[in-house]
Amino acid sequence: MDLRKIVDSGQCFRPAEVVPGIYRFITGDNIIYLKEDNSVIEGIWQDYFDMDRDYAKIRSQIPENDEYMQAAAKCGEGIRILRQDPWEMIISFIISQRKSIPAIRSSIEMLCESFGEMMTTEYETIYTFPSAAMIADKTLKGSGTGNLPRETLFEALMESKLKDCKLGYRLRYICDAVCRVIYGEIDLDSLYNLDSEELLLKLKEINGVGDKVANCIALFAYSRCELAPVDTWIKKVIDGVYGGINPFPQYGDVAGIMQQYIFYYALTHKEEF
DNA sequence: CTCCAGGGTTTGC
DNA sequence: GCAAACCATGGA
Repeated sequence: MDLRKIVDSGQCFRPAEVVPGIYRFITGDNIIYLKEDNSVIEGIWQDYFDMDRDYAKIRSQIPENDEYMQAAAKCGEGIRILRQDPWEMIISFIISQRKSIPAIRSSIEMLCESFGEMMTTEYETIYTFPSAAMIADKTLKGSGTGNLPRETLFEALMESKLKDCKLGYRLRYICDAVCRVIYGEIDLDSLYNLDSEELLLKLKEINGVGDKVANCIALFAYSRCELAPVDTWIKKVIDGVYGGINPFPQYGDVAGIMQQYIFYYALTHKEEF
């Protein structure tokens, strides 16, 4: 496992190197600080870091004729597909559209500081990623959603501190997502039971969630590793390297892992484009 | 100042 | 159906 590569691999936005050589990961109200030479990963983090999957074996099964994939996988050795929180992935990847990665991180941290729960550790003060209920409660200043009409909550959210999170035109998408969860129009826990096709359709009901964002949520939260989100970087590779033919479907149930290797490879070899 | 960012929705043909 | 216009705003 290579923590530096995972932090830089574009699948997560909050994990970071807090002091040289020490990396912080956070999910829900769980925080862990790891050194590069970590050895013990226990409890919920076993699942989070996808420890039960044999990535070396997966890399060894890449066909020899796919030289670009071979190179990308070698470069990305140590990357894992994190099993992250569905709500956090929905909000994070809605924010991600047409934003640079530093700008995405900045917006997400502002959202956490405004609506999350403060936690102090030996390294830092950090805020949890707020649930939909926490965002609604703080917006309504504790008066509760009760039998509040959806439209009223939506308008209140549009005027809340969310306005200060640099969300731009995505603000109304975030407000829609909060409303969907609060009013039970989507149940994120029950989505684990859907097959991938149904999962993508359900996710795309959310305003501002299209094909790419839905695929990212399905891959990074619901661990649908057969899905390979196609973004601008992947598109550049498909067109520039693979002659316009998407190479990922042939990788079957590990296509999403290959996508992550390619994404990291493209990001760290920008000069080749 | 200009350009572009891990896209999605709306509009026009 | 498909391509093009439009979207807000931080970084570079």
